[in-house]
Amino acid sequence: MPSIRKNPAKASAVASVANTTADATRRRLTPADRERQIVEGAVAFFSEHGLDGQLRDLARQLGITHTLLYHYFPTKQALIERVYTEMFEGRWKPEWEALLDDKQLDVETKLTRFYNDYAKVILQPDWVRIFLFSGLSDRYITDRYFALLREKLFPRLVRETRKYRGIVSRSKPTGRELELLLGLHGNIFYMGIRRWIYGQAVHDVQSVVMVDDVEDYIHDKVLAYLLSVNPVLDRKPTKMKV
Amino acid sequence: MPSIRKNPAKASAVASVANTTADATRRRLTPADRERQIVEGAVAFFSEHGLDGQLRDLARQLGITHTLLYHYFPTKQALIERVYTEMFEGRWKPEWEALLDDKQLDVETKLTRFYNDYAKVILQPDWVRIFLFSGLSDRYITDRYFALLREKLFPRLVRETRKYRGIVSRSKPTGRELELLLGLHGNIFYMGIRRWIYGQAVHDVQSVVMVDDVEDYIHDKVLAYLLSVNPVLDRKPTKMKV
DNA sequence: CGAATTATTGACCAAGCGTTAAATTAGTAC
DNA sequence: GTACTAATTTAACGCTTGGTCAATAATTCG
Repeated sequence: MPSIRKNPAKASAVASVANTTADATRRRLTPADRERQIVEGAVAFFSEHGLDGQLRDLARQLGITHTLLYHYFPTKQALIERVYTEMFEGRWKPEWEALLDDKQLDVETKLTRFYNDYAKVILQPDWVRIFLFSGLSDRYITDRYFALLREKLFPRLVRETRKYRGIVSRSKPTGRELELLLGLHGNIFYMGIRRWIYGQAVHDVQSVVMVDDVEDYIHDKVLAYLLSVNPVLDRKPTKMKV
Repeated sequence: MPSIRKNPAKASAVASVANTTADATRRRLTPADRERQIVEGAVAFFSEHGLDGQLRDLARQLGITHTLLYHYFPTKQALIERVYTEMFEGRWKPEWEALLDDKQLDVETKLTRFYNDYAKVILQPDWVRIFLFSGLSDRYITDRYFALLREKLFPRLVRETRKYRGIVSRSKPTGRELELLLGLHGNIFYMGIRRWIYGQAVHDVQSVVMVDDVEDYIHDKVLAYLLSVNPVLDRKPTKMKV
C-alpha cells in the first residue's frame, strides 16, 4: 500500500470552511470538540440538503472522512435525532411562559414581546428548513414540537386573547378562536418560509436585509390579530354563497 | 432463458391500486392513456415521497417496470418538469384576474370569493407538498410561481386594498403594505401546511374534516386583514423596545 | 524517550440508484 | 393464421449510498 497520506493540505483546506478555530493544520480534536463540530456541521448540512443528505458530503464539508462520523454516532438516524433535540427541544425558553403569565403587563405588550423574541429563535434558516424537512418526511420533530406548543403556548395565548376581549371563560377554545390564533402564528412563521424556502423577501426584492423591519412587522401582525379578534369572533358565520 | 413471465397476477394486483379503470388484466395501454397514468401517478408519488423518490417505487406503484417510464419520459427530470407545468402553471385561472378587476363588486366580496376559490385549488396535499419540496430543493417551481403571483395577483390585491382604504395611489407598494398582504396570503397557505405537512388540524384534533368550516375561516381571515389594514398602516412604526 | 491509547483513515460490502439496450410479447391489419 | 408494429419487460452497467472493520498515526503519560 503506497498510500502515504495523500494530501493533508487538501483535507484541511476543506475543513477550514467549517473550522471556526484558526488552526487549520490541526487534526485529532478532543472528542468533545469533534462531536460539537459534527453536530453543528450536521445542522447546517441537513438544513441545506435535507435529512436525506449524504453522510460522505457532510464529512467532506467538515474535512473528515465519513467513517469518523460513525465513531461518534452509531447511525445516521442517531445523528439526526441529536440535531433534533439540540435545535428544537433545547431552544424553548421557559421565560416565555413566565412572560405570558405576567399579571402586570398588558396583552398587546406581552404578545409583541413574546413573538419578537420567539421569532429570533425560530426565524432562522436552519430552524425553518429542518422543521419543514421533518414535516415532509417522518414528522418526528414537528409532532413533538406541536405537542410542546399545545401544552405550553396555545393555552396561554388563548387565555390572553380572551383577557384582551374582556372574557374570562376557561372553556375549551373554539375552532375559530384557534384558527385565528394559528393565523397569527403561521403569519410569523411564513416570514421564514418566504425567506429561506422560497428565497423571496418579496416586500423588497432588492434589500434582502429586512432584519431591522422585522420587529415592526411583528408588532403589526400582533396588532392586526388583536384588532380583528373581536369583530371576527362576534361575527355570525353566515355562509357567504360563492 | 427459462423466464416464462414470472407472475403476471402479482404485477396486475399491484397495478390495480393505481388503475382507475376496472380491467385489471389489461396491459399494453394506448400511449396517451399510459402517459396520463404515469403523470397522475407521479404527482401522487412525488407529493408523498418528495422529488427524490425512486422511479422504481413509482413504477411499482403503477404496476409497470421502471424502465417503461423511460419510454415516455427521456429522464427523471423531464417527468418532474411535466408534473410542474401540469400542476401549477396549468391551474391558474384567468377568471381570478377578471374577478378582482370587477368594478361592481365591493372589495370584501371580491377578496373573499377569490381566496375561497383559490384555496380550492392550492389547499390540496399534492399542491402544498410538491410546492414545499420544490422550495426546499431547487426552487424551480416556486420561483416561477411567485413570478406569476407578482405579476398577476399581488398588484391587484394591493390596488383593491387601497381602494378599500379610500386611497387611489398607484405608487409602488410599501414594505408594510406587502408584508400585511402576504400575511393574509400565507395565513391561508398555512392552513394547508398544517394539514398536509404537519398533519395537525389543530383547531380540533378529532375532526380532521374541517372542509365545511374552511369557507368561514377564509372569510374570517379576509375580514381580519381588511379590518387591520387601516389601523396598522396608519400606525407610526415606533420601535417598541424589547 | 517509549509505550499505550484512541482518533482517524482506507478499503470494502451489499443494496439501491438512474439510465441504456436488447429481447419479448400484445395488439392490429391483411 | 401470419406478419408487422410498438408497448413492455428483462438484463445489465456504472455510480452512489449507509455501514463495517482492520490498519494507521497523533496524542498522552509514564
